[in-house]
Amino acid sequence: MSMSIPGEHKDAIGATDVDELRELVRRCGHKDREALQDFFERFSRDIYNFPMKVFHLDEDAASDFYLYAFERLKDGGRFQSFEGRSSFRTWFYTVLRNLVIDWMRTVREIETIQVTRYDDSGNEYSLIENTADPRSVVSEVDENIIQHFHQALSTMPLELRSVFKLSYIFYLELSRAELQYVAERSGRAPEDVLRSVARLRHQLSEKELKNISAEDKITSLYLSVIDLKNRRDRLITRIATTDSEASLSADGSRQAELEQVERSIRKKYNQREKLLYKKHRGHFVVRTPYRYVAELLGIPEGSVSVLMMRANDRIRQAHKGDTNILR
DNA sequence: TAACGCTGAAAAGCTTTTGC
DNA sequence: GCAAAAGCTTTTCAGCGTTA
Repeated sequence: MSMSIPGEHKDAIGATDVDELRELVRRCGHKDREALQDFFERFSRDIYNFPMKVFHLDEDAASDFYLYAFERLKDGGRFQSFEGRSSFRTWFYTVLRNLVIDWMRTVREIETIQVTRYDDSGNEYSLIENTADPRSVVSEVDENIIQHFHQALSTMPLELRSVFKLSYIFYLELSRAELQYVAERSGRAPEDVLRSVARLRHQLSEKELKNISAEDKITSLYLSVIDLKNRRDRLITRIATTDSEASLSADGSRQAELEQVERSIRKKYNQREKLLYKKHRGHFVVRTPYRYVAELLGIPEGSVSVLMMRANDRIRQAHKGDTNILR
């Protein structure tokens, strides 16, 4: 399969028929070489432009990313994740966003970690291709936490379990017994409770969208800071190597530009720190306000607070060290 | 110069604590 | 378990600076 040059197609996503696109993606998912070639011919410009438009990277970085994305997409595996529930544009930009993040991580590893390593048997291997993806290690830890969490939840009294699940109803499902309990407690029919839960989830999804947007902002700020630091280093080098009389006058404006870049770095760094602090505090978790839980159960908000404290205690005991399992 | 984004103060809303 | 008070967090909005 040959690789086309970015720039041959403009705005391919918007200009292509939806059904035709779905068929093309489906064929790519089945590793159809012709379809993959067609896909890259159509979307090469989108792939190339994406890191510049969204992450404000320069053209050199965009070229490097394009090669990386080509290597990652050419086997067709990623195309199988497109289920057609969202628009092609949404799916494609999500894939590209994740690839940019993967690529940035890879670039950092290349810069900071020895490239060649040896396994337990003494065999040499390449760091990027053969080591476990750090996220898969994290996933194993997450699996473990989730197991403890569900175990703790299943041993809780029905009342605690129901309050806890309603508080995190965006992520959790009520069992038949819990639904029955909520219905009896509030004096409503189970179907009525289910409708309220559906409405609540819809409201909470707005919050989730804001959370996703904030997560994206963290990544975007991080990449902007890297970009600005590179720019700062280039300016410092230029100022340091200035020696002629004519260049000395330009030095003043470079110094002013350098100060401006330094200010921008501090500003973006502080913004990112604030968002990370919020994330660390669990503000990116979609929790049902106690007011709604109290309304659903027909109990005071204070009681919801007390029950939630008890539920959290039980979960903390089940998995010592985790102050909030969903954080 | 308009649009956008950030900041800080005030108001509103939410959660926790306390006393019964 | 409840209600009220206290404390904390979030939202709103005006003013200001930055950017395209």
